[in-house]
Amino acid sequence: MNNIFFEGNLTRIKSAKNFLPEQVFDCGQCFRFDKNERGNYCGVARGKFIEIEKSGDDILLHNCKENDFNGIFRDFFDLDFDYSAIPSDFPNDEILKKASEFGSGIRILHQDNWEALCSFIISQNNNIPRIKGIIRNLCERYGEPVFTDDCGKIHYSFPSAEIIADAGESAMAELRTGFRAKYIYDAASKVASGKIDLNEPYALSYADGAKYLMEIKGVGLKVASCVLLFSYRKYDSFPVDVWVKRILQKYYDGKADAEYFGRYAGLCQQYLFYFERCENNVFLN
DNA sequence: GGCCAGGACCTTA
DNA sequence: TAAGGTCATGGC
Repeated sequence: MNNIFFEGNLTRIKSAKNFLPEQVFDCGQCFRFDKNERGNYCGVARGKFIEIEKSGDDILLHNCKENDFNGIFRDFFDLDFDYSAIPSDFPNDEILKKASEFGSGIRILHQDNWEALCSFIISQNNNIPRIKGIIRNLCERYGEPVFTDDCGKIHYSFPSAEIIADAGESAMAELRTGFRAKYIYDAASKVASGKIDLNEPYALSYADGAKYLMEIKGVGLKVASCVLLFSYRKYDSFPVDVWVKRILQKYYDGKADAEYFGRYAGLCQQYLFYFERCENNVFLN
């Protein structure tokens, strides 16, 4: 990648391809980035605050020095992966072609393992605005302040598994997580104690990685698949939620599955998910 | 007031 | 193995 320029506290991605902030952050893969008063998305990833601006064909990463970019955000934004070449590997069908063109600015983030695990446990039988609210409260209550923006708003880190395990199940219930409180606590305990090693799934296949994560209470195939796709970058991971079920019924007569979509099934899934939600006027945030 | 949300678990047959 | 009920919460 030779289109990166460092200008002090700013990193410029010149003529960025396949990178639309609103698609990246509003396609349902992460819950911690919101638009600020300038219309730029901002949030904390891996303990570091960043603001993303689209400026013409360029993407500007504010508060991102060269070492931040090389240490975190190059990987976080999956910038070494050429998304334009992927659809040629997709099965050749009309809806997928349409959806992948519509969502061509989507990139799959490489989010922190624990944050993704915890977030998608919270996501179950829940809607996106409320998921974001719960996670915001969780971070404000148990995370560390990492950045104060020019509006005086404080941005917090995502609390570690140890901190959540120490806080206890009842503390999670106080955040209005409902029946998920015991699941969050079980995940935090297992990760904090080392019973679950979140580095493990990197070396495993999608199926084995899912099996491993499903040892945690409250983690089923859908949650595990989201974690493997959005934080382990397993592109063949294929999360099936209520939307994807509807999509498979509506456009594929219920006959398509992960195998049909192939080694980039997760990307297919994400393009279809985003497309169908926009078609139905579901506004995120 | 009932339905739904990026589900998982438990019981029943 | 499959189907159906249950679990908290809040927006609509």
